[in-house]
Amino acid sequence: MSASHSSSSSLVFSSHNHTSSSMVNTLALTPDSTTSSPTSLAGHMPQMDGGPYGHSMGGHPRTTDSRGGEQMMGLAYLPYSGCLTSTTSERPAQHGHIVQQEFSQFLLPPPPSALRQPGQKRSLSKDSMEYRLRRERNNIAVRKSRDKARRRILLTQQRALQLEEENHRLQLTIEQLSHEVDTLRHYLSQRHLQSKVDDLGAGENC
Amino acid sequence: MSASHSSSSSLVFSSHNHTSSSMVNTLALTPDSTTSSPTSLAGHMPQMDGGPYGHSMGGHPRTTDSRGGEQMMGLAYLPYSGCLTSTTSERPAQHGHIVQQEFSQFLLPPPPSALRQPGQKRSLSKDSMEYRLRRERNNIAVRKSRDKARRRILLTQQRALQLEEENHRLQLTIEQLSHEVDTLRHYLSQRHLQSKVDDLGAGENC
DNA sequence: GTTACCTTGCGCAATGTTTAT
DNA sequence: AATAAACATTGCGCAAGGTAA
Repeated sequence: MSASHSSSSSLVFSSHNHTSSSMVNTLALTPDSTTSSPTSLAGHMPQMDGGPYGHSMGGHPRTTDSRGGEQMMGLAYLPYSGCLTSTTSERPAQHGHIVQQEFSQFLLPPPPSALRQPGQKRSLSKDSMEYRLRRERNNIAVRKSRDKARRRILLTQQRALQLEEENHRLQLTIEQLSHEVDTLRHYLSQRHLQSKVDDLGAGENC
Repeated sequence: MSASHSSSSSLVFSSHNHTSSSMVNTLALTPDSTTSSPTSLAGHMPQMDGGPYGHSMGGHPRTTDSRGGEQMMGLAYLPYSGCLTSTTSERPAQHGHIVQQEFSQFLLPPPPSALRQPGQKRSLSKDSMEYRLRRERNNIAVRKSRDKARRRILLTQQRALQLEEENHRLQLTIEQLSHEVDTLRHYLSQRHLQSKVDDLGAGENC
């Protein structure tokens, strides 16, 4: 639960810069400590949980823009808060989040011709509108993706808990049934003996 | 084992400072064991140079980040070794490892306000060594924390799968037992009738 | 080849928690 | 009990893949 994030980073158009180096590190995750379990599914879980995950059902979730994906609960990635018509319309800053960039006006109608001028195709200067647009879109995508991941994780946890509970119930049921079987068996064996005794008695009697 | 290789460089206040540009971290550290994975690595550097000055914001000259890519498999979030001189009374760095940071710019007499003066402890200029140290330590902590989180998630997923399996097994067991109970009951009822018949027969007989 | 979106690891900064002093 | 330093978490944006249309 963090709180307002009044980051001072400001970031008004490029400041951040931070030069992150990006050295891609390769997901290490040693088997080492903790659970020596098989871990066979290390990489990705093919299915598991499924949850909100696509798998389509008919079509690709994506279809240009997708966006129709999950829309339950409050999702707040979207740069605009509602009325997109007017110029400014930044995301409502869910948590303070002062960042607000004022290039917002560019977000909506991307004049095709304006983007990327003929001369500089592959440069993508950080000052370019194109760059800013890409960044902003990616930021939205990132927020969305993480939200999804969070939900998925939560779901998995809940599922695990549920399963644990059910497991417990099943165990109890099994105990009960086992006990019942024992009782019946015992009873039956008694009956069996009784019958024999009866038979014997009958034979003797007559 | 593990961990060992690599020099214990630690904050090499590098002389070669590329302040302007490219840090390309030449893949030091062989990924060696485990996880082939991505291999993406380096090739591109986040062109930081374009920006420091050009960008409005008066921005701080964005100290280049640099950093060697540490992090090999397992847990190895540990960068510098301990000789961080002066300034802060840092703990003698328990673990020393790679990472060479180049704080070149700090060597120069930074902005007058950079060094925190007795009066204002809370400044922490981005150029200060103190700042850099804090950041680096935090980065390590972050990597560690995320690694932990990843492991936890994975574990939860595995647990859920296991539980699901076990659940299935239990269900089968229950079915079996139920069936058995039914059979026994049926058998018993037959026996019961038989007994009655026997009793009747016996009564009639004598 | 191009474009748009999705994922993922990273560093930053704010915030939380633990641990010494 | 009060503090400060150290470490842990978390949301965020960036950049580098990856994938599909």
